[in-house]
Amino acid sequence: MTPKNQKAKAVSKVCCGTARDIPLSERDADELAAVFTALSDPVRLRLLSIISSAPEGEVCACDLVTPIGKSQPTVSHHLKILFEAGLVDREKRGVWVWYRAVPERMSAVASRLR
Amino acid sequence: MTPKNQKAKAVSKVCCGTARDIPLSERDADELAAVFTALSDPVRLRLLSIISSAPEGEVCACDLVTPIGKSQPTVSHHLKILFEAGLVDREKRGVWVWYRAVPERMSAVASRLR
DNA sequence: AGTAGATATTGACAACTATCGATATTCTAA
DNA sequence: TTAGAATATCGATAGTTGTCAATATCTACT
Repeated sequence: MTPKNQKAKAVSKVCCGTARDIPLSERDADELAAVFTALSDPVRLRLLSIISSAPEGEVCACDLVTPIGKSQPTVSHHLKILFEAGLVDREKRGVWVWYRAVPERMSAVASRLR
Repeated sequence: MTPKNQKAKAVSKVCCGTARDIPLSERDADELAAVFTALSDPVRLRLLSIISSAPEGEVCACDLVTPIGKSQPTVSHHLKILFEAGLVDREKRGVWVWYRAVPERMSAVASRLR
């Protein structure tokens, strides 16, 4: 356990202290990890960057396939993951689906990194 | 492409505008995604939470195995991933390895979420 | 109704990852 | 130098994930 008497970074012979409990609960860790998993793919990050920077605040899904350079099912799959993570919102209008960023969600996640 | 003339959110028959280029480059997306991948595991998040909240600013690896409840090789593996992502720093002192958080790295990542 | 276009779902496959037991490496102390 | 302890690496395995082709679903228009 915790090496004690680490004065001036000297090496002590005593090791390993009492186990404190973990600040982040298992449940919270699972939830947070889920969001980071949604952010852990370069294609999704690029999708997010397009959606977040849209001048009109929203982007049609049809405008995402070509620039991203992946198949339509793949883009649809990634958008679903971003949506389920709460990072984007969507609205169906006619045949098209419009995506918008959820900045509160992003800042909430960002704040968990201190 | 982009449906035009979306007055009052009406559905237009014109779709899909010109492809703008993507704000986030492929290279930047890859790098960012790598950090989020490091953050996408609950065990690593809990390790980070322990290390970040250490009163002395550092934690001995030997103090992480028992609370986390995983095998020593597994904890070592996760610590390596956190280290390689730049999220923690480490220093070997004698037989022990001491880990500390890298808050600048965390805020740098956090700021990429706006 | 019937057609055409946009998006979602399914199924399959390759690549990656978390995990552990066993083992190797590194360091201290006797 | 030998023993013992802390950490890292290796090898194997089960589970997850990104990708696409094929297909289904939904909507608008004729």
